[in-house]
Amino acid sequence: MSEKRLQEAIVTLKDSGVRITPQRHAVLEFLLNSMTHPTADEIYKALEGKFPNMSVATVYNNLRVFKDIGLVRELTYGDASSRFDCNTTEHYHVICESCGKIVDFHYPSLDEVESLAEQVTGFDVSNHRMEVYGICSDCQTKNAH
Amino acid sequence: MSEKRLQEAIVTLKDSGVRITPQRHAVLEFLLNSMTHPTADEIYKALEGKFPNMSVATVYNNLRVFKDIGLVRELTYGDASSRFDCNTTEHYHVICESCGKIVDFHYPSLDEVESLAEQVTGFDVSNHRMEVYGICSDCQTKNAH
DNA sequence: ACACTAATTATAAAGATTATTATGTAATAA
DNA sequence: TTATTACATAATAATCTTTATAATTAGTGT
Repeated sequence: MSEKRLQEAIVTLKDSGVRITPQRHAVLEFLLNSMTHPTADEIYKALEGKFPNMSVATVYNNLRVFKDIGLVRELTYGDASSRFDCNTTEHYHVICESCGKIVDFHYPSLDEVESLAEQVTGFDVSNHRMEVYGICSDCQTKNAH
Repeated sequence: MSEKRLQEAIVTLKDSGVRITPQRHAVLEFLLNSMTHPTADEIYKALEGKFPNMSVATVYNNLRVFKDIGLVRELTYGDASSRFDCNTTEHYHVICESCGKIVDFHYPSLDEVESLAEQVTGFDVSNHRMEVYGICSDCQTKNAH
């Protein structure tokens, strides 16, 4: 299933004049197959075996390329490193304050918030982001002890 | 008007057993008087004249103290440093993607989002955050040239 | 004023990300 | 096919924000 998305992503890249290198392909594939939202370092570590010579900078470079083209989104949170999300359909995130897990959840887009903000502030609004914070069920049971 | 808030904040600090040092007082006062949401470095630079010997660590230490007590909130955004907000009443932020300016705006709290997320994901939800992104009116006129 | 404890300073260290530079590789044109 | 050009990579250094450490200084209650 994600095979199809991979092919589509590669077409998108090629149309943008981006070369498909082995490393680039691997980073993209890993991102598309991962249901979690990995950090750059997690991607780096995961591909270390297949590409022992790969540099961290390469991961960052490729993530930037994907981001510029719109294939992935960068999620930035407080004290930790950025996470990368290849699910470009509209959705929000629920984040566990205990273990850092990120779970997708769907909710009708908050368009009215955007238009209100536009009226009140005079901004030309382009998008918004929202996250819900809490404790995931795993950590709830763990903490019960 | 912010004089009153400053006094209240100092009382809150004392009640928590926190000493009021000159540096601490200055950081707090600067935060309460600033309508922008300064970064730790901006606070540091602003107080450099008055406290030539002050260390950056002191700013961070004090911000952490204020945060732990609930006097300020830490706002963390993408590629830049954290910003600190002493307005603890419920409100959201509109952020300029061009100059980084942050403007407060009020909107009824999205409680239903929280409860839906709770049902769908099994999380024990505690709070949420939302920001709207766009171009502020200043930058709109600038870019018109 | 004294003693106790916390706060400050200065510095080092950590961690994430970006910049640099030289080398390598893929695409294109002659 | 070869030369040329532009883009990618790797390795490393540098930067930037934030935290940790250790020694010194300074508030606060008695």
